[in-house]
Amino acid sequence: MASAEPLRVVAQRLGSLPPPCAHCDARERNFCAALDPAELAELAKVMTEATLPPGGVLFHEGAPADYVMNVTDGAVKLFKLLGDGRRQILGFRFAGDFIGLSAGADYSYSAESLTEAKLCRFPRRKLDAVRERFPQLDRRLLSLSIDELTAAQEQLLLLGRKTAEERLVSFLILLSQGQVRRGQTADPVVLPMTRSDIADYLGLTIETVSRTFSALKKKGLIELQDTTHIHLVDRDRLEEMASGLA
Amino acid sequence: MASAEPLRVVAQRLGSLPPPCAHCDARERNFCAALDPAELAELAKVMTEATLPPGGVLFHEGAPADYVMNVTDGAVKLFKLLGDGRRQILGFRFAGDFIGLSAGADYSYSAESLTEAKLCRFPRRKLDAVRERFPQLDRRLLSLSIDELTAAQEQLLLLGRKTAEERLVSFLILLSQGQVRRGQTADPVVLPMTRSDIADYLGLTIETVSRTFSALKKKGLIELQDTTHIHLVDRDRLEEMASGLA
DNA sequence: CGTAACTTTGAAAGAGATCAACATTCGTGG
DNA sequence: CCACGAATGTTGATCTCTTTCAAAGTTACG
Repeated sequence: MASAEPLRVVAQRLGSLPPPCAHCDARERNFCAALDPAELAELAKVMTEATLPPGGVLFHEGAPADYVMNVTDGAVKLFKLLGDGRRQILGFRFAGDFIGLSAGADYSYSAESLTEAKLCRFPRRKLDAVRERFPQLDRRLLSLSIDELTAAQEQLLLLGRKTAEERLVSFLILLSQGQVRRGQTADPVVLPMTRSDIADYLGLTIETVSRTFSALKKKGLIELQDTTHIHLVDRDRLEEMASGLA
Repeated sequence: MASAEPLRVVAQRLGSLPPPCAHCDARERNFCAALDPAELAELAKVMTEATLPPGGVLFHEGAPADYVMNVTDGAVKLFKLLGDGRRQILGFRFAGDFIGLSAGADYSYSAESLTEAKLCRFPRRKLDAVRERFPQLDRRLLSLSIDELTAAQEQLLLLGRKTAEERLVSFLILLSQGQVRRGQTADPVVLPMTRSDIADYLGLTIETVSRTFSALKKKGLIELQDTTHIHLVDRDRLEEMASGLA
């Protein structure tokens, strides 16, 4: 099964990587970061780029998982549906994030773009071939997968045990941290998603999300510059609330 | 970083594996299944076995993640706590399941045994050394990690969007499937956990769990042989309910 | 067999959902 | 550039599912 090809072991796993994967800049959650230039060149050969309009479909739950992809620009939502249409958003993905690893042959959730989004797509079959030859890619994917699992578990805590207010505060802080990770400013939190998306991520209704924003504003904890830009006035207090300190 | 030692590539990745990892029989979710006997021997050298009484602590959230482990007998719960003590159970683990991979240096959740439980523990440092030399182990761990992530995402849907009745039904079916995976019978579903554990897994209170069991019984969908053995009377209807068909 | 822990059931209360109306934003085309 | 209509967001009133509070059964075990 595993090939016995000589491994090209390269220490430089970070550092800026030029042309090959130009649109895949070396973010933390970008799996390209595990590869040296020679390996990237291999991947670049099988990579295709795509731009989706807002609301565009990346793939549907149950479809053959033929591609994995990196978001290189914009924002994407991942979600699952129940039989009667109830929706749960599993998470949002931004520039630098990786999408599409699947346990079986099919995607286990759907993905749609929130804004206009740019993607690098890799045929799964081709990626598997590269993985055979560069085992450190599996290590990198494992690391990404564990990070994603850890985030999902944090969200289980949120959905199972937090109040509406705690959920919204946790969400704002999570987004703020994501902005910092991507090299943006922590503070005016930008919401590229609708209230409906926020509600379906937090297990609430749009009305409760809206009311909770208003309540936080009245308490002086946040300020809504406009619908999509939130200023966190008292971050310490908000962090405290998010961690469930009565 | 990665050693350039010659890899011993062995096709036989399944099949029964004798002594080395005797208590780790080759279940689907057992990472040992990725290894050939020679590799298993290496792991066996650094492995220690442990038996925990009911309610025993495997590790606490925030503690150094010095060990990964396989459950070889019994049942274990994984959970996170909020500042004021609210608890969310992330999942239950049974014989054959793997526990303890962590994104950072510390565990991101706590683990306690439900019943008396037997474990094989591997020092993480030693395991990392074995991973360096046998990259297919990373592939195996990646596969396990993706399975776990997929299960967590299904649970997000449950916690965010399902009713109490749908949650409990989904839980029973999940347990039933787990029993089948471990080679046990599908039908009398065995509940090694308390109502309190079930409630904290499903994002409910013990009273709601109890009332919902009673309601399902009254509807003739289940029968409680005793508190811990549930007979699924109308499995098709239950599956339908779990998938959220109005 | 008695006591503590767990489970079930009942009654009251509450957080968030639903139903409804109004406000605001945004895209489109006159 | 502004007007209009649709989509999105906010606020209010009411309802309901689940929680909370309370107490009675049941089980496990020393």
